[in-house]
Amino acid sequence: MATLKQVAAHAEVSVQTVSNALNAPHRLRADTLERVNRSIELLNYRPNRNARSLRTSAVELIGYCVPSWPNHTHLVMDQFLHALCAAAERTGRHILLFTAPGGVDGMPTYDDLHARRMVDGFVLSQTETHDPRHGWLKEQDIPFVSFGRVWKQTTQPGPWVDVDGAAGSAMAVRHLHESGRRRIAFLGWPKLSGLGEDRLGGWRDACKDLGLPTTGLTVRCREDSIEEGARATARMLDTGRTVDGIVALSDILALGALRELTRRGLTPGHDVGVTGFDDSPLAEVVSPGLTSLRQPMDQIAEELITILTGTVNGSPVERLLRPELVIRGSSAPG
Amino acid sequence: MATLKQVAAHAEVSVQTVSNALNAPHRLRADTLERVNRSIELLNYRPNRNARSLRTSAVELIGYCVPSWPNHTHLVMDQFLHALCAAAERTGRHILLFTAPGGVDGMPTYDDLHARRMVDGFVLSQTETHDPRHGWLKEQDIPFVSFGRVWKQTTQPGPWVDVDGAAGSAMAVRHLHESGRRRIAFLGWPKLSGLGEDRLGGWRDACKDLGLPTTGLTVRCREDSIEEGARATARMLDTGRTVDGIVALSDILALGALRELTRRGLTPGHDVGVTGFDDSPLAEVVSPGLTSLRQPMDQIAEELITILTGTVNGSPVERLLRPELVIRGSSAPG
DNA sequence: CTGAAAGCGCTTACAG
DNA sequence: CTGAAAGCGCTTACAG
Repeated sequence: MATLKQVAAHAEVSVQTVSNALNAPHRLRADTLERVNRSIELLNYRPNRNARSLRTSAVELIGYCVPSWPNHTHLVMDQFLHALCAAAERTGRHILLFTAPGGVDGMPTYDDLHARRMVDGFVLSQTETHDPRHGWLKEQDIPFVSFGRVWKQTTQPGPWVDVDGAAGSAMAVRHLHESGRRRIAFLGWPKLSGLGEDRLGGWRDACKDLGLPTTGLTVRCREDSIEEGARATARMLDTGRTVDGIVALSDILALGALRELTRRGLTPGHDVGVTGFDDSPLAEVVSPGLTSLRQPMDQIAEELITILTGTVNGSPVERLLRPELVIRGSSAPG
Repeated sequence: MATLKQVAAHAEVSVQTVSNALNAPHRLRADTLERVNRSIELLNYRPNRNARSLRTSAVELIGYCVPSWPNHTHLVMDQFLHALCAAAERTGRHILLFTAPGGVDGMPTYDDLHARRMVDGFVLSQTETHDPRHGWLKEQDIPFVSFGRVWKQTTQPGPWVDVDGAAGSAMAVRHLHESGRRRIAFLGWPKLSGLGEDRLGGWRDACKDLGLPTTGLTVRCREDSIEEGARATARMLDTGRTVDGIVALSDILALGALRELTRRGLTPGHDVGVTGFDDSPLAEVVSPGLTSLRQPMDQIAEELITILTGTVNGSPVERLLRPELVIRGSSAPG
C-alpha cells in the first residue's frame, strides 16, 4: 500500500506537492501535476482516509439510525436508504448505520458517535410527534437534518425536509373528482399522528374546495394493517352511504380497502376509485395496481445531504416537497 | 473536546497509562485505574476513533452495498440491516453503506473503499447465480463474507452463511401433510435461479419421502408479483387436478395464490393450505395471515459478523441455517 | 506497574 | 510554484 511519501519520492517532489495535486491541483504547474498523477497511477496510490480525517477532523460520514419498525412497517426504507447513500456519495461522503433506543434514551449513542469523531452529523428519520431528538442535538450543537417534521406547536429545532401530505391528499381527491367521483371517503389512523392529521386535513380542504361532502366520510383504523383497512372500509360501506372514492392514509390500508370492495362484488377502479400513500412496492404488484402518492426519494435525499453538509448560516432550512401521484388501475376512470 | 494528553495531565499519569486504562485495564493497579477513570468521566473524554484507526490500521467499519432491487423487491432488507447493525455493534463495529454497480463493474468501488481504509471488509448479499464478486475479492485478499450462495458447480470462494431453502420447503410440505393435505403444488420461478431450484428440490424430495405426488404439480411464474402468482395458481387449478396445498417460493407469489383461491370461492387455510417464504411484513398483515418460512435474521447476522471479524484460519467457513416455519391462518388445519 | 518517545499518513500555515 | 516541518490524537514496543 503506497503512501504519500512514496509517491512524492517517485515523482521527485515533496509530499506537500502530492497532497496539493490531490486536493488543490490548480496550485501546480501543468507538467508537475501530470508527473505527480502518473506516479499516483503507477503506484496505485489511494490516500488513507483515517489520516486525512485525523488531520482535518472531518470524517465525511453521516450517521443514520436504522429504525426498528415498531407499529407500521416501513416498506420504502430500502428506497430511502439507497437514495440517501447515492446523494451522500455525490459529495464524497458515506452513510454510517447504527442502532439506538428510541426517544431520549438513544441520545447518548448519537453523542458518542459524534464525540469519537465517527460521524460528522446525522440524518434523522422516523420522526415522531414531539420527537425529543431534535432539541437535544441542537442543544449539543451536533449537526443534523430531519426527514420529517415533529409536529410541535412551536418552531421545530434544526433544519428539516418533508413531503407535503396535505397537498398529497388534495391531489388524490382532485384526481378522483376528475374521473367523476363525487363521494370520496378518507381512511385514516387515530388522532395521535401529526402525519395522519396533515393528510386528513388535505382531504377535507380539497373536498370543500370542490364542493364535495365530507360529513360521515372519515373512518379511523386502529393500526396499519390490511385487515384493519378492510374492516374500516366495511364499516364505512355498512352505514349505507354511497362511496365512490377512497383516499387511504397508507398503501397497506388501501390494500384492505381493495380487498373489502372485491369481497362485496365491487370492482376497484370501476365502481370505487382508491388511492394509497407512499407508492410502496406493493402498489405496483397488487392487482389492478394501486394509485399512490410517491415520495420524491431522490430529491428528498439530495436536499437532506445538501442541507447537512452545506454551511447552514442563519435560520434553519425547511423544505416541503410535493409528492407525485402515480396513477394505476385502482383509480381508473369509472 | 478532551484528548488523551489532557486526561493524563488531569490524572497525573502518562498518556500510555490512560490508553491502557481504556484498552488493557488489567495492566493498571486498581487505585491508578480508578483515578484515571475518574478523570475520564470528569473530562467526558471519548477517544478519537480516527487517531486510533490510523495507528492500528483497523477502522472497525464493515462495508455493505445497498441493493437497488432490480427484479423482485426485498421486503425483509430492513430486518436484515437492523440485525446486521446490531450484531456489528456487539463487537464495537458499525456498518458503512455504499452503492455500486452490479457484478464486476462494482469491484473498483469495493477496492477503493478498502484501499482508502474506510472499511475493514465487506458483507455481501443479494448474491446472484455465478456472482463474480466473491472470486474478485478473494483474489485481492479483501476480507468478506457472503450472505447467500453463488450456486456454482465448483467450490464457492470465501466464507458464506445461507438459509437452507430445501429444508424450508420440506418443512412446509411436512406441515401441510400433517394437517391432512395430500396434493401439494409448488409455485416457483424460472429455472435460472439457484435459490429457486434449491427450494423446489426440497419440495420434491419431501413429497417423495411422504409418498405424495409431484407430477404436474409445479408451476413457474415469470416474475415475482402478486399478479403472476395468481395467474400461475389459476393455470394450476385449470388443469382440473385437485390441489389442497400450495408451497410458494415467495410471500408475494403466495399472496397471488391466496387471491386466486378467494376469487374462486375457495377458503385459504380451509380448502387449500398455502405457505410462503421469508416471512415478510406482508405475511402478518394479510388475511387470514400467511404461513411463511422465516429466515433467522439475528442468527444470520451474528454468524456473518463472527466469521468476518474472527480469524478465519484454514478452510473457508460455510454455515447453512434452518429457516423457521411461522404458522398462520393460510395453513390452518382443514 | 509506569513513563518517554517514536510513528501511523495525512494537511497546512509558513518560508523561500 | 514548491519544500521543510509541525502536528492531528492515538498505540505500542522498549526501558526503567
